[in-house]
Amino acid sequence: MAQINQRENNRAAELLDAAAVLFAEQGYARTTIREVSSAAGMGPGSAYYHFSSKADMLLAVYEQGVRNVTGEVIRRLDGVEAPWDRLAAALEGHIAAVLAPTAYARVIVTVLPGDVPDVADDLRRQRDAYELVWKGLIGELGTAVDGDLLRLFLLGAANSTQIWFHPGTQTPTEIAGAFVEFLRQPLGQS
Amino acid sequence: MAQINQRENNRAAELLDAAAVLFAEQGYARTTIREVSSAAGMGPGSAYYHFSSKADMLLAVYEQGVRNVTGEVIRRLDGVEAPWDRLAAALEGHIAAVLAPTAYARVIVTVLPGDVPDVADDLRRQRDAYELVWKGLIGELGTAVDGDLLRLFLLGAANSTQIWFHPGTQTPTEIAGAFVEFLRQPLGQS
DNA sequence: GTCTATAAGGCGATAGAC
DNA sequence: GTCTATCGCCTTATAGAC
Repeated sequence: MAQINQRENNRAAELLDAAAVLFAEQGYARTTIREVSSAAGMGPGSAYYHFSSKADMLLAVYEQGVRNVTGEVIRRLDGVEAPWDRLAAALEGHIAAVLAPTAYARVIVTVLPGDVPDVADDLRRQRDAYELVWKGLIGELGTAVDGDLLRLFLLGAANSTQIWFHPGTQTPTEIAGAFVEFLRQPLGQS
Repeated sequence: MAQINQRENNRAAELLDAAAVLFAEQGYARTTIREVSSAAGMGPGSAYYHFSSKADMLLAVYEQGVRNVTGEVIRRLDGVEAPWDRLAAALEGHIAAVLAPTAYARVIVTVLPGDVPDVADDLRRQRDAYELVWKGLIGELGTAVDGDLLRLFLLGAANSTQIWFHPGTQTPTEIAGAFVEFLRQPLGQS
């Protein structure tokens, strides 16, 4: 789904790469099909051979973004057993995926379902599928606190890194480690 | 600044109220001057008597939003002395301002400076001024952790409430209380 | 101060040549 | 598969009547 044409030797991939970067940097509304096509080295109308509409293009980017961030997270969970270590590893994967300059996952944070009413339900379904991974991770912790609230708290903070992060200061790993420590150790009682 | 005409008995206020709601719900790009004017009971062109441009209207909403959220926070700090109690009170004010259905402060979260390049610097300056309050509150805690990271962590999570909050489940006060407890008490070591 | 009408430009999407 | 040209629509913003 999303793509209308999947034959080989076409340049749908270049279009998607360009769209991912532009959607992430400018948002959906301010990005034009003309920009995406031009960034992929094509004429203004050619994108419509590969995608039936602008929303369809976003859908394809979103699907790839969810695949990427899920992959990053799962990959880092391999062999890690202690629940808090697993949480830290997953958060590292999430933040890395969400900050990588060329990554599709950035779009999941930048473009919210409400921004594109036409396909809002589809986008929401993709986000929900990914959040299941996090429901599991939080559940493993066995804390007494509200797990849903803790998950939303942590992912909200993690996604906000995209707004203020500047390469060269901290690394995604350092940020993820600090965030988990904020939760794990008591910061004070006064 | 921002408004071009401040004489009394005009209806700039109605326009701003309508703009705040629409910008918060639809974002800047998808909201049209026609919608705002119509929501304020005016014809399509009449908004330009009060504001010189769409960006100028956003600027005025932003200014009011920063005033509102700052006011909510300061008001709740009155008489509270213990640093962690002050943090909890401030967070309650922030989240309440950011979730109130008709509040200007919602726009500060919904519309990011990068969304409107024309006035991005101005918007950023207003956000930075507000963050100074939080730098102070975090500093009062006297924790050993990175204060900037803790502030961004907490405000990132607080702002994300606007994405998932549904009235009727939790109250802003409950959410703020839970968030502060996540930081204050250790959640586990396993 | 608000109205209606319209100018000027950009957008998504399509058509048909190659 | 990609090109160029263009349709039709919607936008911000302006002009001039009232």
